[in-house]
Amino acid sequence: MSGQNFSKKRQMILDTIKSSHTHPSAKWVYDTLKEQVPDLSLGTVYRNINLFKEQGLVVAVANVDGEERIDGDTSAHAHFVCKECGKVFDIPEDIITIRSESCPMEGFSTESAVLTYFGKCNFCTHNANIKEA
Amino acid sequence: MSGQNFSKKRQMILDTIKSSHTHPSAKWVYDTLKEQVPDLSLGTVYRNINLFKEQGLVVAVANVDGEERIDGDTSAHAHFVCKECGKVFDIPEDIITIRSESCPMEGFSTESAVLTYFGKCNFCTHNANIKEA
DNA sequence: TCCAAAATAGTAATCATTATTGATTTAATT
DNA sequence: AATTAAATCAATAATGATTACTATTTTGGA
Repeated sequence: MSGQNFSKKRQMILDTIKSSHTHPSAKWVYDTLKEQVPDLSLGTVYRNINLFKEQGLVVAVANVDGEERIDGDTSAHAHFVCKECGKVFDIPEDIITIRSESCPMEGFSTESAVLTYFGKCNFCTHNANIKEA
Repeated sequence: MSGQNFSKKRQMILDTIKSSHTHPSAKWVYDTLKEQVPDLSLGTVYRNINLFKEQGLVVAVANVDGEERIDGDTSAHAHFVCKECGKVFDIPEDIITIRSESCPMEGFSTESAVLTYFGKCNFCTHNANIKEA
């Protein structure tokens, strides 16, 4: 009908990102979709993720072990990256928010802001305690 | 005298980082020092930067065009990354600060926090206006 | 159905970062 | 100054994420 629909694969890539709560890497999206779509190409995933980023449908939230991790939830919220297990956690906005959505420096125009904490998550902290006990 | 001094090259790498206000990449540090130290190796720069990060002497503040950018100023402050020219700017702490230094989620232990804005810097904004005029 | 443009698969290339290894430097001790 | 073990390094190769390329396929409209 209208010309603005995404191609089948493009839509599936976006859906996979939006429905995942894992803050996936391109590779994860590829591996996950590959089961349903055996002829999917990794390059296609990268190309579409870059497109989604330009269109603001997806944001890059962190770089973990050399892999970029993205989020299909573009609402303003912070993240926690566990250096132990590599998981990325959402930090609910009612717990912590970015103080200002735009940088107040004169003449600078802000498009996005990223607030990320690094450390050890509750699970990995707990595991470490067990090992030491 | 004491055993805790850095080797000559290690110290020079740290000095180059600390005295630069460019939020340099490993490659920039290498290219800059290479003039004074012709037998410097890029691997040595990477190895020492990783060491400095572990020791908390240096922090990774952003990934620009696939290159990690570091800061020798480890005091808590935010950064602005210009998507146009790739420069990384310090945002003075009296203008904006991270709301909370540690993530308040239960059981999570925070080691560091990074707040980064992305957009167009004043110089690039100005240049764009000139071109359009 | 037919066509032109957009999108894709598959593969090769790029490029930042890390690993390896043998030589050199350091630091502490005689 | 000489000795020696450990730390450090240069040079190079390897790794791995991302991008580029090209021939083929899909898409959406006439």
